[in-house]
Amino acid sequence: MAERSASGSPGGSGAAAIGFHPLYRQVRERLLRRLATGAWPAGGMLPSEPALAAELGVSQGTVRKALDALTAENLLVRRQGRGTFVARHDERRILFQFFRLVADRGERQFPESEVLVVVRAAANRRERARLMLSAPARVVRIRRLRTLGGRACIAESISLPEALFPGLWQRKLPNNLYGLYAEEYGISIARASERLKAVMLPRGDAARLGAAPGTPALEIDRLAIAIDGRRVEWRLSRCLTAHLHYASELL
Amino acid sequence: MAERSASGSPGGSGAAAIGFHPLYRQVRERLLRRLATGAWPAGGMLPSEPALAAELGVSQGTVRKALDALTAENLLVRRQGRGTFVARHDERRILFQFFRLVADRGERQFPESEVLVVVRAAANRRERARLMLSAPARVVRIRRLRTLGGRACIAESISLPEALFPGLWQRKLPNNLYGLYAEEYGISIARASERLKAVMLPRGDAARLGAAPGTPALEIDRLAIAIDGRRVEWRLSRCLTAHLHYASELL
DNA sequence: CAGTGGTCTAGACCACAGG
DNA sequence: CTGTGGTCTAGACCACTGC
Repeated sequence: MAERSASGSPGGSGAAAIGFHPLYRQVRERLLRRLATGAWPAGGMLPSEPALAAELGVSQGTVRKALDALTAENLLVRRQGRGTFVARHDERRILFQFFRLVADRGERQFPESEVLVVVRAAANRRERARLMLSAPARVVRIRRLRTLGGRACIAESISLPEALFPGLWQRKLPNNLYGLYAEEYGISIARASERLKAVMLPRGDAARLGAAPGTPALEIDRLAIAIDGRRVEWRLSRCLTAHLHYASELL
Repeated sequence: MAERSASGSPGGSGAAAIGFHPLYRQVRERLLRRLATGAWPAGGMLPSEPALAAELGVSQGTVRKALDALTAENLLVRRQGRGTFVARHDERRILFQFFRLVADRGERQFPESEVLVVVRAAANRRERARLMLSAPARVVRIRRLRTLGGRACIAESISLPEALFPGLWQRKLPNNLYGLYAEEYGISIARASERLKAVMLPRGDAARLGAAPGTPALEIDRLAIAIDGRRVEWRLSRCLTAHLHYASELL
């Protein structure tokens, strides 16, 4: 990086014009782009800090700041004495980053899943809005029933843009879908935003969960965003919270 | 800090025995202790980085790492060109750190509050468990009704250890309680953990909120923790989510 | 042992705020 | 203009891992 691509040059020459992008931010973005294109395999090891520094023409400290930022975003994992690795969507990560339902008494635990149906269809209005799809787009819909500690407690409906996941509809679906997206389609979910409401359990879900219709249920509306910012998955879950709760830490 | 208080001494002498505590961590803890004892007033400015470094006998870079850590924990606020300040519990901070209910359409907004009753009583079993109180402890209980965009949508019950808040029960209570705790009792809420469930709205809350009993409500059970780790407040809120949702970002 | 990330230091210069 | 935090560099040494 002998030439600063734009603006910002503490310790160097050049002049800042508008908006200051520090060097470590530029390094972060370069590494992020490489990550998004799958330059390193999931779980693979990145070059060492001195190697990256030499390659990018930047000091090791600057590389470190960029790597630390990506680590804070859960995209990398650093282990002293071992190296820096591409974060994987294993159950441990999912459990801590994406799954917030916990049994009232007992350990944090990953749920089992039973796929009920998989269909392809034209995206409806709500799917188009949530996934930012244009009118003629098609989606894959998955219905699942999820079990925690032997109790069926989550009825889940998942919508995916079919264009991003060709052939998904005829696959055998694993319990951990984010792992599948990463391994088979090169799509890495980086973050998600959820909206929670309390609703009356609709008839269909009530039957599936073996509960009375009208039982209060926690409705979780989740939009999952890929590492490159694309909206990848919309998920609507209805949860019986008699023996569960949704844990949220306000730090 | 000519003498390292214990263990860990990269770049120095001494030997690590068990458990390594880096220098910047020790600095963080010293500053944290000073913060907890109110050495600097809320909103006040800390000494500059070079000043702190000289005082603690540590390099500026090490002080910086400690200050950055405390900033990441929302205990400090740093502003380039101005200085480093003790974070205040103003409505802006509360809104972003502690209040997650958002109108489905419309801006993020701080709710209005109407205090219904304030009573003193012996802590019941649930309060003792949540607040870690021993059997004869007493609490102050507050009941509030909260309004968002003109709609009453939250019925709230708050329990506080009376020992921590003498005379609170006869005070006029502001909308922003955390600000009161900090200003009047020197107790700074640093973080909170919430457990969410979907429940049927009980008769009492239903009447207060003008809703039918049995309406589904989002129940938020929040425990607030002070900067020194004490459990300070237990809050149980029941929310009508017809036009609201609880927003949760999974980063 | 060699290689990795983690800590600490010292110094230079930049961006920003306010007098 | 001065003082603040923010960035960048270079180099030394420490802690951890695995051969």
